[in-house]
Amino acid sequence: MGLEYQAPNLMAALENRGHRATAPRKAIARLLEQTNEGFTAEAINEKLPSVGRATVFRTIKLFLELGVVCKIPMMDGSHLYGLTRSVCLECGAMVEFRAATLNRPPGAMGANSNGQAVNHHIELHVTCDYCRVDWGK
Amino acid sequence: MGLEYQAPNLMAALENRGHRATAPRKAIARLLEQTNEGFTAEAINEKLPSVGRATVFRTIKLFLELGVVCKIPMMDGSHLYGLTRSVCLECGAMVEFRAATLNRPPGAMGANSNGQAVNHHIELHVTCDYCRVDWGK
DNA sequence: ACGTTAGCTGATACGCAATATCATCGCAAA
DNA sequence: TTTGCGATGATATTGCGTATCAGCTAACGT
Repeated sequence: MGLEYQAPNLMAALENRGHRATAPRKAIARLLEQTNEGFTAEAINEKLPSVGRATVFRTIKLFLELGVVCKIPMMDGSHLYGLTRSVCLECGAMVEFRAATLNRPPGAMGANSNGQAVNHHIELHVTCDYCRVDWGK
Repeated sequence: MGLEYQAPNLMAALENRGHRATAPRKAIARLLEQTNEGFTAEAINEKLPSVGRATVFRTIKLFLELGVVCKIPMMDGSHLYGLTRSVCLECGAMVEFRAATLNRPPGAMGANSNGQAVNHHIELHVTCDYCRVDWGK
């Protein structure tokens, strides 16, 4: 039994709230939806040269407010943006987590992955009750 | 059954590795150990005016390398430093998490806390196998 | 105790991510 | 077509963290 996420339609969410469907927004939405990956704002900017830097941040912020995109703070101070998933804060890799895995002692994590069993450490960072974030659903 | 953490002795770890026990380092170590809280570098700098800005960052980095302090990336791009614990990425509050809690559906989280039962969302961010971080223990 | 030296410190400058500002552009309604 | 407001892109600015460097000091040998 894992944690299920429903991938949202970015442009639909945008238009449903009365926002305009412009070319830059479509390009960013397509990029985020087509790839099973999180992007930094700079990566989006590089992949979409026709879209201005400020517009990248504005569009991302809009998607965040609409709750269809999530923002992941990374170790180097930058952020990763993408459809809601579990993300490694260190390397940005998307990792699927199942509740059963979290019930085991930390050492059991390595056995599930294709990496070696190393002496590693797991940290859980969550958005707590007080913040009342309603990003995803 | 919860996740247990052993709070490390910062200065001891430092000296055991041949680093010097200077006044600025002692002050920062005392601050981190005495308070059940994470600090931003700026907060440490404000609470310890006698310690220079660069030294705050250098000392934190040293503690990180020694594995006695952990670094939490926050939503605004800054970082929180403290002894290893579970931290809300949004407000920085220290939250104790138990494995049993993670096994329940997301909605069950609110019932355990002293906040109201709100429609909230939980994200799990972890350092994954590939990174092989050996911060804590 | 004292001098030597490698490690440490603080002041400053710098790089980079993200935001703010503002004139211009363009979609949508009348 | 005209009008109005949302959206865009260029630029300037903020703020966290790092790099540099001359001066200081804790730790060690004599």
